[in-house]
Amino acid sequence: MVSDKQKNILNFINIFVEKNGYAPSVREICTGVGLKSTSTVQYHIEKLINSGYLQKNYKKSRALTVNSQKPKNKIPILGEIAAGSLLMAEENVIGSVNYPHSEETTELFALSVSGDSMIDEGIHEKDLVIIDKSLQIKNGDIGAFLINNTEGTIKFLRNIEGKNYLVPANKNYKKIQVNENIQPIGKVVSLIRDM
Amino acid sequence: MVSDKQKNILNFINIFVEKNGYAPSVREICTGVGLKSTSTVQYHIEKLINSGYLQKNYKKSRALTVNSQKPKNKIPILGEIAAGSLLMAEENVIGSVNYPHSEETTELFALSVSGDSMIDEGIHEKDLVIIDKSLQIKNGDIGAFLINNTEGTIKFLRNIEGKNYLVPANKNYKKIQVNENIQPIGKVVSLIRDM
DNA sequence: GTTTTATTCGAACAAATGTGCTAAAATTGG
DNA sequence: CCAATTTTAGCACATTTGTTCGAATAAAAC
Repeated sequence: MVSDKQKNILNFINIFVEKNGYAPSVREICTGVGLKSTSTVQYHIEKLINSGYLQKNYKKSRALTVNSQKPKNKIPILGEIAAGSLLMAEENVIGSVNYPHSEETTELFALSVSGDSMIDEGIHEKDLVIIDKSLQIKNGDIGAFLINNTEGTIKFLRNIEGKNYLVPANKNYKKIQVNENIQPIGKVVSLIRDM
Repeated sequence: MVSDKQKNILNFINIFVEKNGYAPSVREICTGVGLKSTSTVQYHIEKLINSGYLQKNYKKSRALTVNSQKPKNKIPILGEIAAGSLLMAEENVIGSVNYPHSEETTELFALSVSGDSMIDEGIHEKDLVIIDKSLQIKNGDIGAFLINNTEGTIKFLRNIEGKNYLVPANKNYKKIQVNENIQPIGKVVSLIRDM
């Protein structure tokens, strides 16, 4: 869809913006990528815009903006146990945390840990766990689960003799067999603790 | 140093950039802040530059850049136990991690945890701890210490009967009395674990 | 080989934009 | 009130910059 020259130009713009804080002019792109005509650059820019890589503002100088593939780091923090369900509804979002991730995985959110059922795994109350809703929880993983559509919890998922259990990391708690009242939310991929 | 109008202009530029992805022209600032002369804006811009709030590129359009007060999130990760000392020398930096912090505290760095001496506190091997060198380690805090100028370690600092000890969170290890071979690096302020 | 498409160039134009200058108005300090 | 300083305005000018048009060249398709 986009030729090498166009990728070249896009790359040049990206580097230029990174370095200077503002976009290059058409003529700066010219010399930057080794073209002699402004209209040639114009031609490629239009292609890049049609392909969705760039945006432009008619007749305004240096008004190019790159549709960033950059990771957006802000992900929402949901209430520790959102009533009803852990939907990412506005009213359940209690904050946001910076966490690096690529754009493909927009299925991340953070959950504040309540209780000490995972204490032996070093997951404490008030810790923030990052959950990827797009990742399936496999045997041995730590995952976030929703019980009875009301209670959110973090547990190991373990397959014992063909049956799935939510297994806490705390001897004072018992494992729970997975049933229809337990639905997986996503895999816990990271943990953040502020002290 | 800067007048209200100048703050007004700076603010307008910030919002404009945030919204459009590129800086406003002098005339756009004019109408944006309610001034009728470009030279007036020019006048204020120069003030802002002299005060260090802005940067400009001579004769280039929309080439204003705001000297961002925004937090920079990248902080260096040092090797788990950097030989010699935990100086933030280039050669010791093995990566970087995104971590939100304000610009005042540039004394942050991350350290990969080795060993299990803090396992009972839920600090595991391979965890990343964020250390603030500007924060003094007080009694009861978890801090990073440098032993014999060679070994870095994470421990509780506890004052017992008037003497300071590095106290591990693991029964298999003994506490160490603080002596001249132990120097504090900084307070552990956060923990990040990727799974 | 011929046609089609993609790419490049050159030049000229109009608009956008930064700049410089002078002077008036507003504000401040005494 | 007067002087000094700050702020604002208006206008003209030179450059920068985006845009347009036509044509030449290169590459790809047939």
